Amino acid sequence: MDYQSFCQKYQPTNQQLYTEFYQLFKKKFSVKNERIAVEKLSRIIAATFKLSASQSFANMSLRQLSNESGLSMGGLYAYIQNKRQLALYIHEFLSHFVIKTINQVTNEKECNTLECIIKTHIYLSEFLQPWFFFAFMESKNLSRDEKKAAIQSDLLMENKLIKVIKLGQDEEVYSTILKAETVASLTKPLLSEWYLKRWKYKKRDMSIDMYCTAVMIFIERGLTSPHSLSKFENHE
Amino acid sequence: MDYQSFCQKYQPTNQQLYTEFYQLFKKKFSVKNERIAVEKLSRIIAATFKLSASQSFANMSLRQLSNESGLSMGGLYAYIQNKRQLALYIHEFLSHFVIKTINQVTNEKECNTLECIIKTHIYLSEFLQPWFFFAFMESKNLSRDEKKAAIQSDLLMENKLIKVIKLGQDEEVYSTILKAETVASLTKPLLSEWYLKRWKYKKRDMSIDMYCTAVMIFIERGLTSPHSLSKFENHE
DNA sequence: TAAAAAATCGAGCGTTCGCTCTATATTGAC
DNA sequence: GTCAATATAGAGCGAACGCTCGATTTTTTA
Repeated sequence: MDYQSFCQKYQPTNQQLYTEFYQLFKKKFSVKNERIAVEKLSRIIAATFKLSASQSFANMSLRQLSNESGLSMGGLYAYIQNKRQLALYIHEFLSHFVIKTINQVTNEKECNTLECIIKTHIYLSEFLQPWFFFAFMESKNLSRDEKKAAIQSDLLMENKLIKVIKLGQDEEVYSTILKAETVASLTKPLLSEWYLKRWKYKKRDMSIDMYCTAVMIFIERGLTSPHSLSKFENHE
Repeated sequence: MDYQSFCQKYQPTNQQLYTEFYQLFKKKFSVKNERIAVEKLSRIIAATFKLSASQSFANMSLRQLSNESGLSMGGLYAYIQNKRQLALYIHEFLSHFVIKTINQVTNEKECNTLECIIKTHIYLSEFLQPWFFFAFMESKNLSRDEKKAAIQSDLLMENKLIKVIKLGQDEEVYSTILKAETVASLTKPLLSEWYLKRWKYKKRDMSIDMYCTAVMIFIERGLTSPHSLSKFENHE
């Protein structure tokens, strides 16, 4: 699996993405025409990402959002009840979408390896980069319950990691020197790194598949040279 | 080196920390009495961390800050020219303090190993956790030039990592399958993880030195079991 | 193509913001 | 204890905020 083939299977068009978004929160919107709503939602969310990436969601005013999205203040409020709700929509949809995709991918039998789970996360965070970035940065402004809901996809990912690492440990392919939970916890920031510091790797001309390979090598065999591997043999 | 011995050498008291803070920005404060200033600055910064951790710096109002710190609005403005400046002080002082300490530590000869550099960062981020957390979360609100200044300590850390990894690679202790720059880039999020998700490890009763050990094992030898190490021998 | 329904507009509301400024309190030198 | 010098208080300023609502435009229906 590489990024291109993943996209063909799982990356929705903008149209598809915001149709799904619209369907999920249909009841809350006063706009009933799907075609119109999808178009406007797409512009609202895009503007939200642009503005809150350069400042932050809190610093973004609804007048800025109105300008950037091309909707009037009133138009905006046909889609959001209030500013806070807008952030909640983003958190909730991302969690929904990630869970859906992870389940789709891991239901395919050949895709229950560590590499596959990691790639799924990194690939998802590539074409949904602004979503992931936003969710990471703004999650601390959520209430207790909201955070719990938004973190669901994170927990699913962590559990999938733990499960597959434990499997490898049982089969003695993976070392048990670290608990599977610990390895999973240390793996996750390597996944976040890609969407948090993407400009850094763009500048270095490191492609997403090169990054995935690097992460896999790093996780699986670490820094130690084969020349000095013998010292580990004594550990058991 | 463990956390306790590190603290004895390098952790300042609150008094010392804010005296250094006061000295660094002396010119900017209208308050000339050091004793008074140190006491007030300590309260202002502590209140800033408390409020912007639960909301965000942007969402924190100066009236809240006034309440939390116990100073009046006027009192507050004897120490800060404006809200933005307060954030700049924090970024700038942290960078200053981290650079100073890293240089101190790595000037000791026995302390130029990968482990030592990593531990220095994690230990620093432990007793300065709110500072690191704040700097990470709020850095994107800085202007181009301000960001450049605030990121200096980060660059120093990264360069120290690269240098020591290259050394290990030259001595064939470390593998060259990944470029030193790549390994350093992947190491950094493991350091941030500690101050970004500290509650998580607190809850698991994972001490800071256990975390350091886990990171070192993870970086140096990865996940692969000694039982299956032979497959790497073919790589060269 | 006319009427009804749906969607959008943006000036304006009350509130809160960052910040100032004068009056008051506290401090230190003699 | 007195008097400058220093530090703090908090009401009040204009600006910007989130948000509303009646007027208007666009779309759908028949």
